[in-house]
Amino acid sequence: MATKETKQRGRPRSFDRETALEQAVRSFWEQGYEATSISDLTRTMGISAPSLYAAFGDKQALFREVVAEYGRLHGGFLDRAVAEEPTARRGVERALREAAAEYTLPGRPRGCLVISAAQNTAPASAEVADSLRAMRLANIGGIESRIRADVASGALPADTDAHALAHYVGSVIQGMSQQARDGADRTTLEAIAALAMKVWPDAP
Amino acid sequence: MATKETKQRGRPRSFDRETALEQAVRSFWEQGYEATSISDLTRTMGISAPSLYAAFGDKQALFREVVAEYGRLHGGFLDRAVAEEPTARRGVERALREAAAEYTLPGRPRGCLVISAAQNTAPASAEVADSLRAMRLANIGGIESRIRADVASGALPADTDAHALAHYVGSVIQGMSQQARDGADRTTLEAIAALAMKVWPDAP
DNA sequence: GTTTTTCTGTAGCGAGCGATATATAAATAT
DNA sequence: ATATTTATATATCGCTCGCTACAGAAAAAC
Repeated sequence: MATKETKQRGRPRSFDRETALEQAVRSFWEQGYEATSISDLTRTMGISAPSLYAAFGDKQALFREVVAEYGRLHGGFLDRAVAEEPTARRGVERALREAAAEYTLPGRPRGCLVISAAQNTAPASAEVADSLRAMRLANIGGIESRIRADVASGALPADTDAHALAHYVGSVIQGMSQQARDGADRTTLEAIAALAMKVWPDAP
Repeated sequence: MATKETKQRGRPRSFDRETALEQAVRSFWEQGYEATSISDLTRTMGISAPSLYAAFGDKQALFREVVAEYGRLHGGFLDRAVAEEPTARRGVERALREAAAEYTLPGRPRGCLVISAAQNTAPASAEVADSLRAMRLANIGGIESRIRADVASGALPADTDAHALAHYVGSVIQGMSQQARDGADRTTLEAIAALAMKVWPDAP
């Protein structure tokens, strides 16, 4: 393929797309999908509505980019922890510990965008709600697979209920996100995470 | 005081107020505060907008009645369990078990209205969001008090972290509500509840 | 230069929002 | 019967929603 590197014709964009996208992440993260209006977005992104639509498409397309950007910058710790640690236990332990920190970092919205941004949506936003729900289910499925792998390898007892344990972890993480949104501080979330790990089965 | 029992003058109401309120509970429970429009309500309640406003005041006043009715009919199990059982442990154990059942009962919305109905609200609904948040915090505070009472009476070890344990329980309950909304069945929630109780400290 | 392409600013679209003015209907009070 | 009171039905109100038409501005292509 030819590496085309010709200058882009026409009037250049007067704002930084990445910066604007980050502001959109913040708005959606704070207020959720439906409660964030185009008017909110144009204000926080510092651009006009036509510029927003030209650069990002409609609200739903912008939100799709926002979710991807959120995953890249903030939400990837769960996948990373589960993938990088040598056991399910250490992966989940690390993920919970990191969640306590991530969900309460000062200077940015609290909790998890994937968990909270598309709850209570009107039927018109069902597509968005379904996509985030699918991500949550995929996350729990990933934990469950990791647990099953450890059961198979003998790192976890043979009678471990992988389905229940994975959903328990998902439940705690989602609960921690809401606690963070309700004002719980990092210390409290870390205590929750530490308590939650007491459930983990001992290695056989 | 005189027991006035005179007949009410004027044209009588043509709908049953309680039945209409129950339909409003269902709508708000399903879709949340903001995503439920007056148009949704008039349709599900089977009355016209002026009748709704005459009988219940504005949307926010109706929602206040809805929350009270929800607590009376569906959401009271946590308080009851903690108040009626002889120990914090048994109270929480029962509350978690009942939550698994309540949150997945067929034929009605899933999860907990207090937990889910006012997330992701626009600034205009801050008052509603704050009131439900206050109820959540009060619920956790109630659990914490019950735990402290057991620590004082010797039913729990003296070094029990009541704050952390109460927030852990709150986290699990809120996580279970979201899991229910995401489709988890009663069996899964009961397994989560059973796992969660493994954290509970042994009696000294 | 002129043309072409792309972005920006203003202004406003149709639709739905929460809420209500007005007129009529249906009950009791006198 | 007539007056009074309350509820309902119709038809909106002003506002914000997501979104876009249109004209002017700013760049590269020629």
